[in-house]
Amino acid sequence: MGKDNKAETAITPTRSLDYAEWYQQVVRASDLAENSPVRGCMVIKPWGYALWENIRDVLDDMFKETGVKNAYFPLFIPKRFLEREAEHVEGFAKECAVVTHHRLEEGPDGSLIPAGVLDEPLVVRPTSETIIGDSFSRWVSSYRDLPLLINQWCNVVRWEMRTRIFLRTSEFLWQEGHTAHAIRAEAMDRTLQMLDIYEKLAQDYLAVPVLKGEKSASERFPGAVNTFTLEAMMQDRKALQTGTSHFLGQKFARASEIKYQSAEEKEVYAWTTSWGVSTRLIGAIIMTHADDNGLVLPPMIASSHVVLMPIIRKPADKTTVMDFTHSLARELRGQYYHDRKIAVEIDDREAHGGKGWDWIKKGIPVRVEIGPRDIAQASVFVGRRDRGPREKESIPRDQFIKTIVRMLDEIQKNMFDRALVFREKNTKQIDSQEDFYAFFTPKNQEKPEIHGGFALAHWCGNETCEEKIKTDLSVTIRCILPDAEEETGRCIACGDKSTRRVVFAKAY
RNA sequence: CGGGGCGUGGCGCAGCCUGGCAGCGCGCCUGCUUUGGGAGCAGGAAGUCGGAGGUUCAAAUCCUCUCGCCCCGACCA
Repeated sequence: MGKDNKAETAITPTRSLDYAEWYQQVVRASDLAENSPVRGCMVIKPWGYALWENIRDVLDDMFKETGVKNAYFPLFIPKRFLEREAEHVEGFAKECAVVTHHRLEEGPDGSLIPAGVLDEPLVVRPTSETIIGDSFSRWVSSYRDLPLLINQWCNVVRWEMRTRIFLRTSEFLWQEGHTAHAIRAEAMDRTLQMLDIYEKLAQDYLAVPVLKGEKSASERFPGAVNTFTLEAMMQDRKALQTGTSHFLGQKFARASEIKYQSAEEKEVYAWTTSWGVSTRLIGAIIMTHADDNGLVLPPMIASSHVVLMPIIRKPADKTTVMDFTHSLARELRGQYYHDRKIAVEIDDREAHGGKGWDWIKKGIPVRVEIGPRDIAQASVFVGRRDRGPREKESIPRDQFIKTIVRMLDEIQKNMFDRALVFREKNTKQIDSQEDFYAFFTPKNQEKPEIHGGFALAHWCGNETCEEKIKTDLSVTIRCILPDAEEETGRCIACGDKSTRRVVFAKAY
């Protein structure tokens, strides 16, 4: 096949042709992860895990700056712990994996059979409020023990009916922060403070613009008093929840007996919070930035920043080209891109032009081709992932080294700006029910095209209206914006008086 | 869990209707030729056709069951 017949895009199908399939192909082509033999679970490959490590490092620093300490709690939670908070049970019971045995014995046909029955079944943590609460109940006895600010990095298991790599897997990696406070307002401040940290992570590091707001009652975390959320718009215009922070009031404190003696010598319950982000963020990066040529990584958390691709025309050139390449790598690696050393890959495979596409698909921010001609004029040939695959330019070597940090910053900014423009273009104020329904109804029912977006519409606050919209259109309230202007209008569902708009969208 | 679609070398697919040697493109390996960019030629490795059972002289193909993936629905942090 001649190169003229090659597909125009590195990923097939394209986003507009089949978004769900495109997503899977990007995950595969970029070498981030793969499905595992275990239903609903994923294997995160090095290129993908590096993203998680970078996200983790950034967040971990930000947490610690606010006084949070890391700890680790068990994977297994006694069933009775989970039973302590009624709403919590209701929310999670259906998706719990339960360990009932502790030993395997060889059966008659040689296969292994679970043998020792546990006295009390153990639940594989779907979240750790209850078991951390148990510890907190012992750690807190005086108001002087508060606030207690704890985080853990771990995996959790939620037995999902429908899974999607990175977006909803049965097992995923996350961090869960848990705090206990003597004063209600302080707990609420902490809840919002952590949401701000997530917002900073999403916008400044992942280049994912987010809306920050509160969940309606029906979308709340099971057992929470208030749930706050970050909502991002993916390229199919659906919303993805990219982080949550919960004000738990005293509900979990009562369930777990987290109480202490106040300065007034009274026995009182603590106020608690919990907050988390997960490997789902990687899904958000993919669906916000990736294009029909594959992944596009924001430099701030990219698995690696630059790939150097030596082009060796004649065996005689090899030493010169490789020396040039290694010295360039050395100088780049000696620099910092914000708090991280610039990470450089050297790809010296003999693959002609083909390897350039491999790196485009993997989403590396900057590709550098180094051939004898470049070396002769002390320059490098540079391609950026925020531009077209063939839009490459020759840059003097010294200038490249001097400006690499600025170039990465530019890419980072372009990615954020592009995503923001996309969200704004697909966010509409909608006032009539007719327009609202039209907005969320695909023209082709058989094979729905990408449609809809975020609708800013009035809601009276009534749950039955929320329910009706959900039943009719699969559209939910993503969040209630705290800083939304007071504005008189009519509820999009029932027409009753409303004082504010909320964000409606289809969601993952 | 309900409805629909799909499982054939690493990836993408044809073959199935009408049973008869398991194929194609990309990728991979070897050699030669190339070399400013998804290289060309030649050779090669790799598949118990998702799994189990059945029908048949013969099953990727027909039948039954089962597992997985995708879409829609239900549900969901």
